[in-house]
Amino acid sequence: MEVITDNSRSQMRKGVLEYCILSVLDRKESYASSLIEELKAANMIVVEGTIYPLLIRLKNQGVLSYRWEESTQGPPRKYYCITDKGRMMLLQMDKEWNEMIKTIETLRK
Amino acid sequence: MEVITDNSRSQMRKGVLEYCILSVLDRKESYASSLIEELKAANMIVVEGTIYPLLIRLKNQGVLSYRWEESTQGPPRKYYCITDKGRMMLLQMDKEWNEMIKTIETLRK
DNA sequence: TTTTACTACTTTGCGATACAAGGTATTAAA
DNA sequence: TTTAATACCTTGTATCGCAAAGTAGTAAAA
Repeated sequence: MEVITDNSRSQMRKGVLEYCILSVLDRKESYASSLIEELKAANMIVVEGTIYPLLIRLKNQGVLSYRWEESTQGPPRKYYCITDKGRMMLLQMDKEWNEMIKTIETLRK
Repeated sequence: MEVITDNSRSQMRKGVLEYCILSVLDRKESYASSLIEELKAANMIVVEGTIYPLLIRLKNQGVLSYRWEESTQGPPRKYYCITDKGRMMLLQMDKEWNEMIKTIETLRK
């Protein structure tokens, strides 16, 4: 996993947003505006200016792919779905996240 | 807690380092080089170029204070300790952290 | 038919963080 | 007096999250 091994720890520090997005997309594909709503429902606020560049970044890394789909109302949507590489990354992130929780528990006893 | 209310959520996303540092200093005062070692022992790698500006920032926010102390071997040390304001911030961070864990659990079910 | 409203995707510029790398200064031992 | 060890500090760079503004497709109202 050269995508994540080197800097996954520092990435995790900077934000769990990637982790959240991959988690949602691991269950079902979605498009940006919908993703924003799903994350908001889970109490993780994210705005357009954050999520669009992030989705593009993840797509360029090969952890996401997308396809256009017509909408019955409004412009076409870019549906993102997780790739095999993305699923592997997600498993790695699970590990990192659980380690982070343990680290905090250790420090905050 | 005007220090954190506005952007604590986004801060938490960016890094749990502040949380870790306050957690350590909540148990006992410490100086930068020692803090780095304590954090490393808990699996949270941090380097000088990160921690010095961060400690100064926290001190300027009034959540930490420091005093100089002579060392038996080497130059004097800047011992940081948490303030009342810092302890309140730490309690708020506990809350944010626990909410973050719940959020992730929700998304990653 | 033109305007308005809504939805959706994109880009730009800013502030803040983490870090690599290099610098300053004190103490003690070789 | 040079070297090693310890400790604090600063500079420059990359990247993230976000506010704000822009582009564009669709449909309903005027």
